[in-house]
Amino acid sequence: MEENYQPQLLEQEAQAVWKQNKVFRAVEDTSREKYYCLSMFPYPSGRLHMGHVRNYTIGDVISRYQRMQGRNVLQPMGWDAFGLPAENAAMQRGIPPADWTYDNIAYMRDQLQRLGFAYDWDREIATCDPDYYRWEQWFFLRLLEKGLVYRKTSPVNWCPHDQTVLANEQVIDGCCWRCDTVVVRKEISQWFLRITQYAEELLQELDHLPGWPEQVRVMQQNWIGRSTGLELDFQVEGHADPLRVYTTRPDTLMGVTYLAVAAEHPLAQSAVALRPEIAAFVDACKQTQASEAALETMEKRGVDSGYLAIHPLTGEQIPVWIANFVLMGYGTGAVMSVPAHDQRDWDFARHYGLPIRQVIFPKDGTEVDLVQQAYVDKGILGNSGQWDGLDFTAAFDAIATHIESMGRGQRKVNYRLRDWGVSRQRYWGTPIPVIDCSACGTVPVPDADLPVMLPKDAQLEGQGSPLSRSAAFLHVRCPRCNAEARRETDTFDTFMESSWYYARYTCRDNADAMLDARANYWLPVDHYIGGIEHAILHLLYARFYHKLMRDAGLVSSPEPFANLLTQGMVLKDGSKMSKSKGNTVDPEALIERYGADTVRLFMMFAAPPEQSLEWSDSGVEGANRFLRRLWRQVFMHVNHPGEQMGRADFLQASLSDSQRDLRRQVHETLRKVTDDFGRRFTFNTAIAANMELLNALARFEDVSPVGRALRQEALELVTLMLAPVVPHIAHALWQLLGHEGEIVAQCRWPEVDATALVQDSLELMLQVNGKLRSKMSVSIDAARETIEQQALADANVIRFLDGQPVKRIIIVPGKLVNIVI
RNA sequence: GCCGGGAUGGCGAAACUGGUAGACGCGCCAGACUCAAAAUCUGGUAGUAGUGAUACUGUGUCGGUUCGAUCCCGACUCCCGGCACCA
Repeated sequence: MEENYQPQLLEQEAQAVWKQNKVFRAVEDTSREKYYCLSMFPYPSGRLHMGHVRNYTIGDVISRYQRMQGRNVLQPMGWDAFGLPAENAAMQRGIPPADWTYDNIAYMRDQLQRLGFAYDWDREIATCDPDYYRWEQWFFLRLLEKGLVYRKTSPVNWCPHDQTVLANEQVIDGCCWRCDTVVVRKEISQWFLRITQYAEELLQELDHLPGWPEQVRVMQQNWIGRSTGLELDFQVEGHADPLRVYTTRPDTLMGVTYLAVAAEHPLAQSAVALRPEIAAFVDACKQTQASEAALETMEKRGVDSGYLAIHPLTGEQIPVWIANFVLMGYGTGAVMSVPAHDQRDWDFARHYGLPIRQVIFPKDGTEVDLVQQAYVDKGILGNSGQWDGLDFTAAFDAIATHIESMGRGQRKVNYRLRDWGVSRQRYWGTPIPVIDCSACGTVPVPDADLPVMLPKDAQLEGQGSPLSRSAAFLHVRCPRCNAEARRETDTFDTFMESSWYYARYTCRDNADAMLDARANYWLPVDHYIGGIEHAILHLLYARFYHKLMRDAGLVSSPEPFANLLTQGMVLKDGSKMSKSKGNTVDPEALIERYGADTVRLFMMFAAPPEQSLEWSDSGVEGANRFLRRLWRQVFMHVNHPGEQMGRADFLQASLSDSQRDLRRQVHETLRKVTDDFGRRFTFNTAIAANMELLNALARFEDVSPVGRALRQEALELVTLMLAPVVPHIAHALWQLLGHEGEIVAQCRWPEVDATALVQDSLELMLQVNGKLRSKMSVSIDAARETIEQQALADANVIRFLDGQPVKRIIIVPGKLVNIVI
């Protein structure tokens, strides 16, 4: 072994040993406790960035720690390989998307391997592999059979110049990113998954995920957006159908002064037929909804439809307006407006001179000024006839019951969550496995014909979906009637692939089924690690998919991820590292310069995993310095001239004070690090504790046989404790410390020796009136009286008591004495 | 606007259950080694006053609870993340 730390050499050696011995291959074994640790798989964009390195180091540390704890660990890796960048690269550089993607995968796989991550590479997945997406197609057809998918027309961003659909990120300031033409809204037929059917379960189950960050659960809750209200009908004069509205405030029903419907509402359409002059307004509303962002700044505007509705309780005539703030996609697309008690209704009423009628009054009897703004708090009813005096809950109940008994409506729970549109008018994705036949309609591709392969010859540029330009793909015989038919030419949203990949890792070699019994051995994922940016969409879709798979009998667990760790961003100069800001640091250059262990160590030391991490070049230097120091200490220890290697049997000998202190610190460090890795996931403090220990060890100059035995034990424990974070140097140090032929990655995590922790005296803080004034040492079993006497005898304490009478003495065992005067 | 999280030395951070504020690292200062530099090693490093022991101040701001508050409570300021016409 070399005297100086040479990471390049020893990292290669360690990786070769792991590979040769298949150390990280996961094999199902029901006799052992499993641990499935998963990091979110990357999009193969070309090279790893620092965010990847951080994410995967966290996952690797947890995996390696759990392996040392004796668990049967699965840690797989794969590629979220479909997506738009591959198509863009293809168009810009003339490389087929598949070639570009697989080249990137090869490069990034090599980068991951050089970082020494303990993956079972035998389970690697690329979602663009037909062996993967065939099961996605197969499962989609099962959902189709169950009625959990359906087709409906839905708007897309359309560039009239390029005659193509644009993804949201291809729309820049409302214009096409390539030709700068103003993007318009176009309705086309698309596939949807009925996630709303699972809204309630997805919401309820959040309460059973204690291992998820509160923040993520709240975000999902808000996204699902459950509300309880009342749906009720208003008769409309001169119109056959009643107008159904949804409200969460039935208690304000007597304060309704107008109704408002969306521009797309059937009643608005009828109004246009009767009154052509409002057509312009209605069309304008429909147009402006193309971009969601425009809604923010849009003023509340509307037009009187001319219809009059009848209030179901008072029989009063109420105007019906068409308003741009009413959404067709939520509730019934129509609302009852109570300007006195809803700020949005108030704004609208003020603008158009509509009446404002107060029906809710503050509980404390204070006056409300409705000239300034609406009164939106819940209160006591007034001006409401038989309901006067009721509070919100009683009024809600009484009025809802009344409307229900009249047969004019019923209580209704609504969700903000919408069904999941999965059609994309793109090439580089999973083909949707259906065929359109002019005679039979939509026909599923028979299972035997799966996978529907993505053709290699598609022209990416041109009109409509790229797949519609591949004649060989498009034209097909109808599986039912054998007539000429056309394939569906859209592909799936790439969130589809990432919604079930965690399950496929458990059995990716199964060519006959999507999942098998192995899925239930490994699932749920014990720890899932990834960016907070996936808090809503990916994590919600994956939870939904898991429930779909459960209901199809493919998995038995209700949820896919038992624990979730959302890692913070990697920042430089206070802002997120990104190509556009030009503040990125290339991990590869650092690995070449310092080795993988230094990069891993810095990442884990600089901040706790959930916090953002401020990049620091000198911090990386510091991490490297620590590893060099560690290396040298072990080297000096094992090459100490003229002394035999210390061995554990010396530990039984009675120890001097300094020897006992050192050994106590060693085992206290082990206790702390075990807790930091296993429970707290605060790797930074675990590393800091090892640094402290190494500092103490450097000061420990005892070269007696016992001293050397203690140093041997300490260095072995430091090596084991750091092995999850810096596995390569740990591998080499373990050999150096006399464990030739052993692989430290396969060693068991050490046990704390409780006898080493025993102390016979400890230091107590002495406070007077809560201020620290002195310290004293007392024996561990000192009686309260002894402690009090000793404290009162302390010179500095006497000075601050200043002869005044002692009121109270508070003793916190093992910590401090506070004398109150 | 609503929801969630945060604010601690020159910097990244620590203090886990209300009990020594600033562990550990970076940076900086001084010293050792060296012809010199780098590397390495040793010591110092919240602020103010003092040669010093030490004292006072100090965890975004103001107030409260407590023997004792970075931690709990109330009000506020700023920063970050998410959602946003959801009836």
